[in-house]
Amino acid sequence: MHRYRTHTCGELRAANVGETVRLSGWVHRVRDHGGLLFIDLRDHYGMTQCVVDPDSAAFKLAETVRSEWVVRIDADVKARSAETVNANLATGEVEVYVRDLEVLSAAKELPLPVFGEPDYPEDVRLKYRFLDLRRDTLHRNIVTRTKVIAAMRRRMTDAGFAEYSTPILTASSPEGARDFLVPSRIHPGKFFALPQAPQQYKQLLMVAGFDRYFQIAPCFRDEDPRADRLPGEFYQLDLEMSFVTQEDVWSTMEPVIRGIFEEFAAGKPVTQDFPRIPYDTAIRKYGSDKPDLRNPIEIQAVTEHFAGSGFKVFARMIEADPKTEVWAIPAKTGGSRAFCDRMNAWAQSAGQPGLGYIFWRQEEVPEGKLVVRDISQGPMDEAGMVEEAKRQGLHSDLVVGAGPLAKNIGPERTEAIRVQLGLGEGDACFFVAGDPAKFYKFAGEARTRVGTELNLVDTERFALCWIVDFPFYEWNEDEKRVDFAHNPFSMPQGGLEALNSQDPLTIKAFQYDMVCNGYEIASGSIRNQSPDLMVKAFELVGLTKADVEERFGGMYRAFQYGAPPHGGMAAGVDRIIMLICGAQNLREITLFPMNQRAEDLLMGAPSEASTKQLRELHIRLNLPNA
RNA sequence: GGGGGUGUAGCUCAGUCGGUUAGAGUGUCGGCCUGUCACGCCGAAGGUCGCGGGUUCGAGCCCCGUCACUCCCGCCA
Repeated sequence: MHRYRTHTCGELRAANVGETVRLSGWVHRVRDHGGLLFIDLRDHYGMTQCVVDPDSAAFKLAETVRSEWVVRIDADVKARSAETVNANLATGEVEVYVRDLEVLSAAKELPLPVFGEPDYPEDVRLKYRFLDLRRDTLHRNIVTRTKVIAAMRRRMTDAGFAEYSTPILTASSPEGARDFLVPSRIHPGKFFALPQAPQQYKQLLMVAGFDRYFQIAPCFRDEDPRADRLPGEFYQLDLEMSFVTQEDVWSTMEPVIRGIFEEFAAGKPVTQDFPRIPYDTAIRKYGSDKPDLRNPIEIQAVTEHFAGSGFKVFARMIEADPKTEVWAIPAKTGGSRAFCDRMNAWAQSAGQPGLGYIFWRQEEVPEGKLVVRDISQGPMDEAGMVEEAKRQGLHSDLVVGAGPLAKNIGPERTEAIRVQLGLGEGDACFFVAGDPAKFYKFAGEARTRVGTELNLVDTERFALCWIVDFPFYEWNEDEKRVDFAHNPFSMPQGGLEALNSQDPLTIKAFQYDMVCNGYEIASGSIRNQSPDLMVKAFELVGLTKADVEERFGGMYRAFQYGAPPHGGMAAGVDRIIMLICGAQNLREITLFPMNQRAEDLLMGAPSEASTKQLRELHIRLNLPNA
């Protein structure tokens, strides 16, 4: 018999009844009935109920075991009686009668219970990550993560891609994030940088003629974390292809990503044909370049209904600035004053002056004017009052707009808005006005909030799309100059001609994102592999040919020796897994994450370096004053 | 760098208007219990109310500072 086990804790079935087995695992929970003792024994594979009765030689020892002790048992497999079968357990048809028990490792009182799934403080969970990882949800998430990554490799390989490893110790790259630096011992005063992404390497692979590269690539960025952004390091499904247009990238990757979602979505519907939404359209319809398409709300411009209207705040803005637009966020079923006021209060808490609204309802019975003659029938209900009011010509079946805004612009304009948006009784609509470039983000947040609060969002599906035609440049307000909107690697639409003749801010890039349920899950582009085009593109942001040579180094050189047109993208592995697992937080799908302050509380990283280490690296500390 | 939230028993939390000895569940320890699967019953131990200062006759509660955790903004293609 094997030293530790003949079966796993998730393995035994009715067919094993009669066998003598050896199991090892963690004590999940003990139920001590005095004369009879139950131990739920758990390992990676599952759980088995162990029974110890007082006749067993192991009984005395069994009474002492506690949660999370590691034990080995020898036991006889017996069928459970019909009443005691546990349908919630894969092994629930059987139980094992313990004849021998060995404590392999006892456990101190736990700082973090493994049993149950309540919320525990992040710092305790991270410090005792090995306990946290035993807990069912996290354990399963990690297993799912591993399977998703395996599926990515399989699907990419099937699509003709090959995985190439690229260096971890590399040079600082011209991408926007702060680099992690590693000092060089051999070259005093010089530093390696950890790659923010293998961007330049994968492009060099294309120049080197490899075609169809992919990698589950670790990426390092020294930026502050968010719930959907891990501090320090994260993984991308990184890929690059030669001799392709952006259509080729989309048609290659759409089935891969869709397939992964379908494989792990547990029956939730997944978008079949990803809509391709131009960036400008996404901003206007959803107020975001990563719209949650599960939310049915589409924003519409209603500027003309407010131009010259009695709502002076908007009317004056429209008159004063031709860029002014009024956007309407329709809110089906949101037609109550309570909801509209709640949205208004939210807008104010978000730093906005307020959120104008109209809501539509049945015309009200005018107070005081209605004369109810026949009171012999007792008090009249509301419907009865409406009937009576209609009879007296005081009421119609009209749906009318309510709220201060509706009063200001009058019934005709209110009705025109209602018709344009297709709203009816019980619906509402919110309005934001100004320069869309400045308020679109807020409009998008309002859209999300309305959709969420009114339960208009179908949370039980994965809604994917491409956002395409991103702007190549954007206006940098701080430095009063044109800047690259995404990265300098992408190809401007229209090529050299566009760079020479067009207003830079109107140039689009062959640059695209993939979006799922409101999260950007991938980003890519067709690259600019022409040295002349690169120099010109950099000139427009105020950089010289020398800057290009310095910042791109090897890649700029490579492009002068026969570079194939190429493009690709990188998908956020962590975010995709988070969506698949339904986790609210990247730490729920990551084995050993760092905390919000980029510390590893389990391993104690970062830590101080010894004087000897620093001396070897020719580094002297210059610490901030305490 | 800025803003919000949280911090009370090993863990999850309650604690009223500032007023007696700070409570509950769970875990731990002890006792009882032969069919539980969140077993049940009885009992006990367990507290720097994050830390420091202040106001007050009196502070878990109010004020100031500070630390930790977290969420957001900046930042991040």
